[in-house]
Amino acid sequence: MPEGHTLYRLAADLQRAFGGHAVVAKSPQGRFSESAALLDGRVLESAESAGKHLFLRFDNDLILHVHLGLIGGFRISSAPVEPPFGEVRLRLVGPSSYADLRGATRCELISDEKLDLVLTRLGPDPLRADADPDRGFARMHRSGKSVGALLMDQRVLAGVGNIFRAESLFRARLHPLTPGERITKRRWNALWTDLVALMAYGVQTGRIDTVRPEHEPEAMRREPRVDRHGGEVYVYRRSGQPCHVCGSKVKTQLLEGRNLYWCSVCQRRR
DNA sequence: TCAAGATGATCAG
DNA sequence: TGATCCTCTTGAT
Repeated sequence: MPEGHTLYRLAADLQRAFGGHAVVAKSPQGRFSESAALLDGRVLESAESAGKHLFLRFDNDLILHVHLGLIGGFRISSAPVEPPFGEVRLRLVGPSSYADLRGATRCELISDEKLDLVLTRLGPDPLRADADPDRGFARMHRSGKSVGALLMDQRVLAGVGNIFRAESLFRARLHPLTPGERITKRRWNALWTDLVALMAYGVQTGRIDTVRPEHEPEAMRREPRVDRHGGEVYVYRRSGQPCHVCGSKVKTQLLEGRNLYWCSVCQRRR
């Protein structure tokens, strides 16, 4: 259940575990058997992420494209190799470890042309040094949809999911239903800069921590606020609980099928 | 033991 | 906008 920083870490972990080695590729579940056969015995040349997409390039010019979706997982384990349990779509076995892919929304072999097509459709990724935030602003600024909906749109920002959306909007004190066309360049730049920092921290730690001592005055520190995803957050999944800053109840609402969280006092509508 | 929900995206209408 | 796909965890019974 990843956001962009998780995919970034996963790509690095896969590169470390399998990069430069021939892998054994199987589909214990059977749904990916034909494609797995094309990868079996091939050398993994590189593993990279873009937004929430993962790309593994092999020495036969095939690229494995994976999108974990809401529920997918790609778990790397150390040898010895255990028998697969549950629904393992793809298993890669390397010299000293193996990785099991489950529940992915997308798992396919693609060419360089298709790779370019996927990348073209993505907005700027805050984790990539070559990202151009102005492209995201252009999409945001000409849309009447809410900033809450637009932050989840991967054509606007690649890699941002429900947690980063809720937390970055809280930290910017922006109401999630503010129309995108009313987001100024200055506000957009502040949002972008914050997401770059938050997601880079997520890459380092593997957690989404939005409440950190260096971000908030000592007086605001109270009891630990760890969500079950493993990080400290202000509003995500805290509906009905008091806001850590002002004490009013955190609100929630379904927006385009996803839960939205915000504090109506700290994030007033303008 | 079982149903609901979840860090997501796509497609049809 | 709603239905659908995918798997696992959590919480209710």
